[in-house]
Amino acid sequence: MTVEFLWGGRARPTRGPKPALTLEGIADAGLAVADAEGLAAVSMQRVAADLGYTKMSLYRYLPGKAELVAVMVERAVGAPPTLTASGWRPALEEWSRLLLGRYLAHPWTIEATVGRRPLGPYEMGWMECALARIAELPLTGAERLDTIAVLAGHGRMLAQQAAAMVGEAEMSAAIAAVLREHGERFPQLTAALAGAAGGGTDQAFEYGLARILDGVEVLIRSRS
Amino acid sequence: MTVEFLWGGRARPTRGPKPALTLEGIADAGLAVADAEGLAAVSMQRVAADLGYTKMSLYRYLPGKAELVAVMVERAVGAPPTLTASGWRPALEEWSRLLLGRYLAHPWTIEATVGRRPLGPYEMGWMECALARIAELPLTGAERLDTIAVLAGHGRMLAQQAAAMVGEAEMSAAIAAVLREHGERFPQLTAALAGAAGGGTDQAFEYGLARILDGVEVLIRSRS
DNA sequence: TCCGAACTGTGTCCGATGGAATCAGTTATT
DNA sequence: AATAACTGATTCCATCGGACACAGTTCGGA
Repeated sequence: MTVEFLWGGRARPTRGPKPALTLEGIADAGLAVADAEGLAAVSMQRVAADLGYTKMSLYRYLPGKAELVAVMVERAVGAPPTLTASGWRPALEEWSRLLLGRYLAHPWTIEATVGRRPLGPYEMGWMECALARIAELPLTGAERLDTIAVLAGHGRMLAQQAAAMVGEAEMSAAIAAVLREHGERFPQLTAALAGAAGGGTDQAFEYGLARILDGVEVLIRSRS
Repeated sequence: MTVEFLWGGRARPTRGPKPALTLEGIADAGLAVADAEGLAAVSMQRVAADLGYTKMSLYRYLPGKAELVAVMVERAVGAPPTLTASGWRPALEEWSRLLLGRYLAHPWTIEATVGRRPLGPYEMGWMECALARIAELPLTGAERLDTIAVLAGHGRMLAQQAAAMVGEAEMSAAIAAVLREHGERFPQLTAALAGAAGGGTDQAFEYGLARILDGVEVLIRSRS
């Protein structure tokens, strides 16, 4: 399946004609399509056509479309970073912001990673590098995992939110249009939106990040 | 588009034959298919066949598949609850747990709600009922919105996680299988998983919920 | 009372999708 | 040189969402 494909080393066979394509080249072509026109525009035909080959040629390098998307995701999230901040909290903040940056650079990764799927080496590497910075905290293994899961989920949610509305203005516009007609049914929502003068995605992200890490800090202090 | 369809009242015409189907019946048929076999199994043909009609009949009630899914989502999340807990924190906890319950009851709603899409009346009702319980807190409108967004995102993430791995055991098994071969590359992950004796989805959810609300509490206390 | 307008569900057709099977041509090993 | 392995292309298929025209049904206005 996909998991062996992501993790297993693909041995280059020696006989036969030289392959004209590479797995990385195919994935990059698909990645370019997804970046430019969204994940829905990524089809075997489209990717092959962009490379100047026929659709079925790709199946010499990939078992199916699921594997193509999996490799695209791996290349989109990219190699895990080296965190420069010192201290667990600045490190987690840096990690979260970098992860959000990757999501924002390739918004389609979010819809490509819903549902059950195997994790690739890069994705595990991201987890690893975050866990390394909180290993010494007085938290259990499950708590450490859950902490970075909450942070990753927060980043995902904001990236999705940012991708869904081109700059919060559209969101306000769409919601405001509905509220203009049915506003009386949602007084609290109307009031909250009226007081929210378009802070933007960054502000929403930083707010949630600060709340989560404040909560972690409360837990840590209660144990020391 | 979809937004008028979700919000606009559909006037029942008086002339012509009596409609044999209803929008709600169609949506419920699709919902049953999605619950049983996943969102991918929901096609116009499939839903129509389950109802004993042909595919094109559905287009008399729905402009397209996007609207079908939107109505399915609305019926899946259901009417917003009446929160019984008193105090802003217990109320938000109750709200989050109820939302998680809806997600877990219909896991496909998560993949059905990625990307840009209009919110339905029920979804806005959920936001409204949570906002009503934190209206009196010393938070700005944007902060109130961001707070429930973080909570909703946390619930979404955990529901997705729970759906992707049938009970955390599969997750541990899948990851453990990979780690058995490449474990030396991920020492922190290995250690954290070894110490995580399968707490389960509930425990992970409660952990994140407590951290987020602790963080909100810190902010509130700093302002009073 | 009748006739036309509005509405119903159905059948046919289309382009695009992911993928299986097959085929002719190319290349390294024996 | 011969063989086995591999390449990319061609053809074919089921399924998808949806456009369109069609025959049958029902109500409102004359």
